This record gives sequence, C-alpha cells and structure tokens, in this order.
Amino acid sequence: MGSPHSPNQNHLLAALPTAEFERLAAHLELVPLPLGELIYEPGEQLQYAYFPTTAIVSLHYVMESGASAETAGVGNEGVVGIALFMGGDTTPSSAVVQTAGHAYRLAGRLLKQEFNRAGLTQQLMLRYTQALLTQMAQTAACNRHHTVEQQLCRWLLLTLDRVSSRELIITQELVAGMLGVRREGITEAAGNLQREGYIRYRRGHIAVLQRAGLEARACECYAVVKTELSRLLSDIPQRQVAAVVN
Amino acid sequence: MGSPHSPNQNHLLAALPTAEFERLAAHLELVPLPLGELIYEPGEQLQYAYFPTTAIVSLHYVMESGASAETAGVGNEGVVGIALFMGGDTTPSSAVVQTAGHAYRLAGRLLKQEFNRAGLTQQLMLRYTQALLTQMAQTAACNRHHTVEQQLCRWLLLTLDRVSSRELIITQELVAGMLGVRREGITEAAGNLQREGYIRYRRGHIAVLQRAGLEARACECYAVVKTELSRLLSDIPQRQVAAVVN
DNA sequence: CGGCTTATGTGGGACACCGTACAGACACCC
DNA sequence: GGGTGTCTGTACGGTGTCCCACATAAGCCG
Repeated sequence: MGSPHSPNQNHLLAALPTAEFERLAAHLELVPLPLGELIYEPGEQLQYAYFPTTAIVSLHYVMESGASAETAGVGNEGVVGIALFMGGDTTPSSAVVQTAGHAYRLAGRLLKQEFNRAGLTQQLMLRYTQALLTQMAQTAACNRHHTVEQQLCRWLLLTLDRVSSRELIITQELVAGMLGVRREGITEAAGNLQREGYIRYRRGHIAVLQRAGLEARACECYAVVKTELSRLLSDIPQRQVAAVVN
Repeated sequence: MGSPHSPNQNHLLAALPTAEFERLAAHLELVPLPLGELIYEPGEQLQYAYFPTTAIVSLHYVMESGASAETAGVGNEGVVGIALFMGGDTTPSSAVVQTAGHAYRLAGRLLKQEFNRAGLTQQLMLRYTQALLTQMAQTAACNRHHTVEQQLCRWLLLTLDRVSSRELIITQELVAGMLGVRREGITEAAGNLQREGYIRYRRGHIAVLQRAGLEARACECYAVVKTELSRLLSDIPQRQVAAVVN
C-alpha cells in the first residue's frame, strides 16, 4: 500500500469535533516539508499554520554568534505557528524542518477565525501551547544541568515518538545543531549508546534497538514533557474516523 | 508619603479597558508576598492568579537531583498562573517569590470567566503568554551558550526593570539558585562587575551603578526578551485613571 | 570501478564550571 | 557589646565541553 495521507494523522486535527473540523477541512492543504526547509524566520509575519503528520519541525533560536539551540520540537502532536492565535503574529525564533515529511497547512486567518469561535479548537490550541511552554521550560533546565548523552537520549526519544518507524534519517552533525553542542560530542555519546546496543547507526541513519536502554539513560526531562503533553491533551476525545494505516 | 498600592502598578491590569477592569476590581485582593514564599508547587491545582506590583516571582523547575533552574521571572509586567486560562490548571514547575513585595490576587474562576468573554483581557493574557514563551525559549538558548557573567548581567537587568529602585535585596546564594549555578560562580562574576564599577554590593544587597556597563556585558538575551515584551504589549493603550489609593 | 564529497572517529590542549573545604567578615540579636 | 548564624572570598583538583586538526570511511556519481 502507498501512503494515504489524512489530516487525522495529526493529533490536534484528529481531536477536533466534526463541525469544527468540517469548517477547516476544505482549506487544509497537504504540503511536503523537505529536510532543512525554513518554515519561518525570526520576525517574519506568519502566513500559515502547519499541522505536521510525518514531518518534524524544530523551533530554534540562532544567536548573534551563529550558535543555535532548539527550544522545542513539533511533530504530529502539535502545530507550528501558535503566534497566529496568540496575537503576536511572529516570534524571535525560527522554524526548520528537522525530519522530512508532510504537514497540512492552513491559512493563518482561518485558524484565527476558528480560534475566535471559542470552541474546542480554541481549547485544544491553548492546551497544546501550554504543553509547548513546558517543553521550553524543561529544555532550559535540561540545558543547564544535564550531560550531552542524557540530552541525546531525550532528543532521540522525543523524536522517535513522532515518527512511525524506529529509524531516524539524520546526521550526527544535524543532531549536534539541534542540541546546540559540538558534533564530536554527539559522536562520542552515540558511540557509547551503540556500544551498549541501544542504537545502531550509519551515515545519516540512527536506528533505535532498545528503547528501554535510552529511557534509562535519558534525564527525567523526557518523561516530564511526555507526561505533561498527554495530561493536557489526552482527556480530549479523538474524533473517531476510520484509522488510517500508514 | 507612604506606599499607595494600586492595581494599576501592574501593567496588565492597567491595560484593561474600564468595563473589564470594573468587573474584576472588586475581587482583586492585595496580598504581601514575602521572600521565599512558595506560590504554587508542581502539579498543584492553582486557586489564584497573582498580578505582582512590587513583588517578583520566579518560575523554576526543580530536578530530581535537587538542582534547579529558573525558566522565567514574573514582575509587574505580567501574571503568575497562566495555566488557569490556558486550560491545564497546573504546571510541572513551581513559583517562588524572588523579591518581596505585593501582588493583587484574583480567584482563578473569575479570571477564567473574564478570559472567556473574549475581550481585551483575553487578548492581553494571550499576548503576555507569548512573551513568557519567548522568555523561556531564550533562557534555554542562554543556558546552553552563555557564560555565568553574561547571564548574571541579563538577570540583574531583567530584575531591575521590575523594581522601582536601583538596589536589589537578594543574596548571591539566592541569585545562584535562580540561575542554577554555584554560589561561587556568582561571587566571582559579581566581583568582576564590582571591580569595573558597574555594581556595588554588600551582604544581601546589590546596587546597580552603571546600567550601561551591565548592558554591554550582558548577552543579547536580555534585549530579545525585553523587545519582545514591549512589541507584544506596548501597542495596547494603558487605561488612564486617577491613582487609586488603597 | 575509481574519484570525490561528506560523514564519522580520535586526539590534545584550553577553559569554564563544579564540588568541596575553609577562612574571614558582616549583621543581627540576645 | 559580644556571641552567633549567615553571607562572602578564595583555593584546589576534577570533569565536561569546546576548539582545532587530521585520519578514516561510507556513500554517491560519473
């Protein structure tokens, strides 16, 4: 079978009540997001919100020195472009595609319109935003106190949760860029994890063999982010539609 | 003269249109916030939102190891307890009074009610939340890349902007706790700044003599947070009223 | 298949920060 | 006014990460 795309692959869209979803559905546009694509730059007026299905987008800040750091990631659990309904219309950070895939995009005006109807869409967007806030706060604490290896484990787990496969297509160089550390630091940490048999990698590919191993090595931050996300969004019933198998 | 408290000392409350302010005013309760008071703990169901006037509250996360780090600070520019209207009702972080002073507190139910009227209160709260998000994202990047001295300068400036005096009442030990670094690191950095003549300190007091010096030594993060806050909130007209003496 | 680009592995020296330990000094309170 | 608890200054070795340089190897493409 091919790859039947559906908005329901995005958890937020899948959770919208039928009436609200119907209003948006016609305007959802499936777009491919190639690795490295810049979705928005600092200060740029956002035009669209993106609901990733298979793609993963990294929100990160680039410093004057050129150094950068990811502050949060967005996959099929969320939406890129919260500034649209929060009222700022832009942010000082940028959004870059970290894992190639697809997303449904929606004109900012329409999302804002639906948000202002104060229905479940609004509630969902606000709750997701709070989860994002937690992710950023946790990243801040994690950057302060945890080792590169712990952070790598956290990052791998969070990324893994957003893709259907157990293999990530990304180079160590790019991972280093995400975490804001040296490439060699990733090489060393990944080497340790491979020696333990938790992962196996080759040029541009990282396969996770033992999730449990990574979870044991990761810092608490992974669990905190994960738990908070499900706490905030899980009690909202998913609109049940024929499950789309990918 | 004494110290005439007024809700208008808090920028958010001061920006509410008359009608909306009037609905809340009767329920605003002035409370003293002593240094170190725990406003809420991780996972605790919030009861009140706090609008600081002279107090400063630190949002921070305490790790399993006992180490901790501030993820954002809230002073007279903001509100403590955004989880109330974001829908989560609680957060994994805690809120502690970093500078003693006062705040107006408001029952969570009432804030949420007013928020749901979808007037300017909602818009203000959302915009402030976005500013808070930026602050957390910036803290994450800052923790990754900048030195203790740079971060101390950023922290001093942000704190200074929230108080009326140029002197902060806080020990180096507590500052270290905020930034999540060793106390000795602060001693050393503060020593440098004092030698340059930018600040002068004695047990539990830090006086800023040359703001410009601190600004030159601080990382860009201070300016980013500051600029974003004013971008998001400055274009909202402040309600001009006769100062209310309480 | 052979060459070239790009990713990964390794090592050495530098530096910032940590952990610990302890000495001095200030401010408060009895 | 003297004791006492707390805050601040200083020093030491240890460690994690950075910066730089270069070796090796994998995959792509002609």
